[in-house]
Amino acid sequence: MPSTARTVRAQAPAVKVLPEPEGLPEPLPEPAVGDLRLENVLAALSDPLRLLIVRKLLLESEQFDHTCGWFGLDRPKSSLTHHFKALREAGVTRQRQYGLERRSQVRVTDLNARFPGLLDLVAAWTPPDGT
Amino acid sequence: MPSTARTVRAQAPAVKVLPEPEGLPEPLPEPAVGDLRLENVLAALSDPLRLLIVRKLLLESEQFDHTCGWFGLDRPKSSLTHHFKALREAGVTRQRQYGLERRSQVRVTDLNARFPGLLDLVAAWTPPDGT
DNA sequence: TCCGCTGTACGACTTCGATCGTACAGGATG
DNA sequence: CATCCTGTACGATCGAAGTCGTACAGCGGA
Repeated sequence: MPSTARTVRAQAPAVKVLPEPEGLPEPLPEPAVGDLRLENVLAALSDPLRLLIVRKLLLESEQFDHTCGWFGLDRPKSSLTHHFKALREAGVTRQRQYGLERRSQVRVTDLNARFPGLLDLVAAWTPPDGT
Repeated sequence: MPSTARTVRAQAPAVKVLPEPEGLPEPLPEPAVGDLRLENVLAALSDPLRLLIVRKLLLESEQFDHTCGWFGLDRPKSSLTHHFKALREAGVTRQRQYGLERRSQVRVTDLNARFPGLLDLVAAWTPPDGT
């Protein structure tokens, strides 16, 4: 499946560095920057699994978006969909529909603008044990 | 009720400034600094009422501890006790038993050491409406 | 001493969210 | 076209947490 990621990457040209090269699918419904609420963001980040997801996105590739399979989490797929939706609805991540798959990226700019320092805490976080 | 708050202040001499003048009651059971977990702290802070409590403590008097009546929240007393306990068990606040009342203060030093910047976000937070 | 006031303890109710099983969509491969 | 595989949609279940009513503890004032 990492090979798949590479394949799809080819489909979305490597030109993309975040300046939104116009060819991207529309993001799924998400709160606007001004509508981000600290309590919602904190609630979304209060789950260890979601904390792990966001941290991995931040540390290993904040520049690109990824499918939920990329994370290598051993949970049922339906559980993962649930958590990714929770993150998006809280405004932590942005999701785009690439064909039949849905990729996520952290809304770094928006979050740093509204809650400076918060993502640093997430990046510094360490999982409870060998999750 | 605000008058009551003034009364209680008089009861606890203004000498106390935080350097722990030895005469303080032992804090109620709380997690040690090293045991503070980001996910627990975020969960505790994901509730608007608790966010309001912590913010009020930070902005209006981080030097003193306060009884739950001091906050002027129009909720049943049992609800307030519940939230104060949640904050303490997550490690956000420290509670001491003064006779029959239980006063709270934010663990500013501990939180800044473990999660720098987090309390700034709480202090900058604004309630949803006229709570 | 009796009454009132403030705050905690306990327990019940209810809502929300985490978890997962199953069914379905749709490209990839042969 | 049939099959496989990845990922989403939907719905059920279960446990945790928010909410609150009531009872109780104990100081202060008349």
